[in-house]
Amino acid sequence: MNAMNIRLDVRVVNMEPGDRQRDSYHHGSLKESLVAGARELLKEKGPDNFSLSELARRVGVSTAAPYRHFESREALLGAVAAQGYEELLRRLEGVVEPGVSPVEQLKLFGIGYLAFAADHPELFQIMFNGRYSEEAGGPRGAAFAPMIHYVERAQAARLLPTAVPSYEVARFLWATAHGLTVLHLNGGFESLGIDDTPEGLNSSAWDVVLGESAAGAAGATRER
Amino acid sequence: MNAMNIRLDVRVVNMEPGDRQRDSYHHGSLKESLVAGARELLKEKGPDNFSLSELARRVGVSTAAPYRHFESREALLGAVAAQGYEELLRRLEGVVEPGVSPVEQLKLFGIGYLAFAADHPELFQIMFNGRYSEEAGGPRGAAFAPMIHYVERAQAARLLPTAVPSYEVARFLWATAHGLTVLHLNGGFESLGIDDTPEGLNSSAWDVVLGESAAGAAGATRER
DNA sequence: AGTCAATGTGAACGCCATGAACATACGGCT
DNA sequence: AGCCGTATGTTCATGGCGTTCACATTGACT
Repeated sequence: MNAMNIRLDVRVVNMEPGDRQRDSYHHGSLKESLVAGARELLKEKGPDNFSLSELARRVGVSTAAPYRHFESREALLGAVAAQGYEELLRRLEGVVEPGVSPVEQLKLFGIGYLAFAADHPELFQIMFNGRYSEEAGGPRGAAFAPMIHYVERAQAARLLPTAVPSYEVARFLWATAHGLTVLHLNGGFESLGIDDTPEGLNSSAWDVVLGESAAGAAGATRER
Repeated sequence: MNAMNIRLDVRVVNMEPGDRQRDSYHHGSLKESLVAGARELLKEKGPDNFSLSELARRVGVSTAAPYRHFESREALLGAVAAQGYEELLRRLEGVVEPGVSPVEQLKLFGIGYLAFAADHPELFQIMFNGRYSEEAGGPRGAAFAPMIHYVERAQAARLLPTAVPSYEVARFLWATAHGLTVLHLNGGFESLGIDDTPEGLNSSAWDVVLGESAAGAAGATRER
């Protein structure tokens, strides 16, 4: 009878960059504002040069205030990472197209993965710098399970090699998506004079394993 | 007549961790000691928690001394990254085996890539955090060129799909190696209950694209 | 011997992360 | 309605950091 009117008041989420004001002594939704502000600040300054003090200043509270909601600066960034994992997961869920072949679906996962990172580089860098494996575990597994599912469907349809266990193929595909994404974000392809747009990267990269070679292997073993 | 007896005195390179002493007012080889010490410190503390002051303390000079050799802390880390690129390049060169098939050679590159990162994680993280693209450009291209070469040889021998340009296949292979490596270093596979050793990762991951499917395609088209 | 440039020192500045003591106000209880 | 505990925010302080500047030392070349 007492834990009944808990309310998640998120009215500060959609604020313009200017309105850092506050009417009362208390902020009202500091925790959410901090995470949201951290994402903005990360986008502006990058993962280094991110300062908790500056964040507090922007949100309009004292530098000590964040410590009422997060144990440390790292914990704050961990919360940002957790939010990133959820959004990535939603993104990958949103890219599922029921009618499509399992191989095509796997391609869509890869493209969605890179697209997410391109849309939210600040999140991606925080998520995968190796410091927030706790926050990662759950959503990572949640994103991995469906990949295994589609790999198995593709293997059953002889569209992918069957000599390698499904989870290893899935791991491999995930690593490829991740590698393409990381190198793209870091500008690893620019210096090579190669098409570095997400479209260019995706257009043929996946054909190497999912299209061309798989089709080739399928051509040899498709019927029976 | 005046730039003739320049000497690179590197006697401090092979010092034991204890002997941070110095006989004279001048250090003698501060620049090299700083880079070497930075690598040690990075290995101990990680890329964050790396402190230029602490490095100076360890090397036995004042906190201002490094600024005689590097413009900033970032420049120092850039030098570390540059050293890492050279070592990675040497490692990949060392993994070339003349008699082997081009596909096998490409596998060796991938395995060497991951092995290098596993041996020098502190270097790898510094190299690929996206901040030192300048230092990266040269060696990156230097490592990329031979990959293209072997891809072309493999394509000529019908061991890899030919519908995709060689540089795109090479880029894809590199991304795969990089993705496997990054996820391995960040513990991305641990939470999935998957074999996360370098051997386990390499054993079958490469077979997906280079072994299984390529062999399958080759089986269909190898002779003529 | 003398001088210049390279290299190292010490002190100082401002920023940062974090902790402690104190202030405010919201929400449940009477 | 009024009280009060606790969540939330503030102020002040501490220690570390990166960086700069004026000064000290020294090796190299004339």
